Amino acid sequence: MKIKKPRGTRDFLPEEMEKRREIEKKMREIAELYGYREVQTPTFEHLELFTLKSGEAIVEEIYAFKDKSGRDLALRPELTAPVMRMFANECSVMPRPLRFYYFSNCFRYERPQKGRYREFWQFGVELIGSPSYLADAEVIMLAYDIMENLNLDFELHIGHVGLLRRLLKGVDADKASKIMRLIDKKDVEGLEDCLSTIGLKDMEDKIYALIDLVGGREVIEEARELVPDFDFDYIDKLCDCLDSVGVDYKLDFGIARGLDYYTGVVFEAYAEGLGAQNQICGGGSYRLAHLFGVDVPSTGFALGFDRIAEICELGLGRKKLAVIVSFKGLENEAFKIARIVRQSGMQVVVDVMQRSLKKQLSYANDIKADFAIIVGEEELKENKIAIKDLKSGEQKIVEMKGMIDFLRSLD
RNA sequence: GCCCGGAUGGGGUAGUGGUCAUCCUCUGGGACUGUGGAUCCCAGGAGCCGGGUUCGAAUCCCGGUCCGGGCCCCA
Repeated sequence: MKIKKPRGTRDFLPEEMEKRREIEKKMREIAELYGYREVQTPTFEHLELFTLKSGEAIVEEIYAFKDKSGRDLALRPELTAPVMRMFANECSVMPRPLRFYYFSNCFRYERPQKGRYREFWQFGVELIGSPSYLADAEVIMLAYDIMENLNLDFELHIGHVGLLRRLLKGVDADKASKIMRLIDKKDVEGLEDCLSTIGLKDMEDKIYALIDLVGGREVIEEARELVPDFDFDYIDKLCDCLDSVGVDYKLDFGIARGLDYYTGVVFEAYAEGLGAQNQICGGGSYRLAHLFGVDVPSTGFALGFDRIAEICELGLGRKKLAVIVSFKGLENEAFKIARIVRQSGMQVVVDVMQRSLKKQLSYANDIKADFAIIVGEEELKENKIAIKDLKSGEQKIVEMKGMIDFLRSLD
């Protein structure tokens, strides 16, 4: 019986891999242009790292296991907690702010569907150490730049969990957290039930009004009326900044991001063509490091790499590919010439099946080679080589010495 | 964990409770021994797994697995 891949995992064939690497390269380049530097954390961590951050319930949704010494471990379900753990462990005295980026696979034990896998990749950044709106602005700008550069058709929504928290300030933490989750899900029915059982009837209208506030900067005024004792200065300045650099966004005070550790600005980006899983980016400012003994304000985001790869249209710049076609007995010559051509940066494939000339050319055609370099006895005697342009079908015999220049002249 | 729909060579498919399972593509070889894309010929390779009904199951039934869509969840 054949062995299949585990549920929710994928194989990537060369074509797809090339595309993914291209996208990854763009993301890295842009993050590095902003001065972010790559970090990597272990594929598995102590389970406690994740339960500390998200509660015991998440054990159900992650790959958790015991190792041979009985340690409770888990495959990382995300990267913010590991990066903050790393920061607390070994970076807490480095000059601030710190700018980190990461690109790694993560694992979640969930029901797979379109855009959701059990092994998936996240590209993200964390800007650690600044409490200023400028930190939020930079991180949002960076996320925006990446998505723009990948020609994605997306909508960026920016909110602030402070407003909702202010409205809910009298409510005890458990219930507030539950309400935030319902808001995040846009579950109006559940919200109604929850609010009426808690006895927050009077607050309902305000909450509904607030989470419906989506639009341009004018919604700040409306929000001010709903939550008069909130300081909107921070949001104002952030908007000024983003406007001044041309970031296109919508304010959306209904973004709650379910999680307790987000403290201020939160943002998400959505794209079409992904079914139910349309979110391609999520982020915001948070406090998490205190769980590991260092209290420091941070802000960051993560991009859903697989979802982006699914909808991203990128023209790939491919290198030229040459195939060395050789006659029986000249295989060693073929390898020798291949090495020379490779030094010029061209991709070169050599026949390793000792097939007929015809088959070799046919194979060259199948793998979409640009040129065939034909190694024959007659030409070799005169220190020459035949080069065939597989697109036009033209063939020329050139001096071995001039081979590289000739190949370059062909395109 | 829940609901719906699927599963036939590597990929895409046809079909019927009853010989050796259809076709396309693909892969290898040949026609054609120093020149690709075309054509033709030969070869290779399959009914998800387990159970049940039946004289007989790829086909009908049940369970599981995996895939797709939706829910739950979404760090």
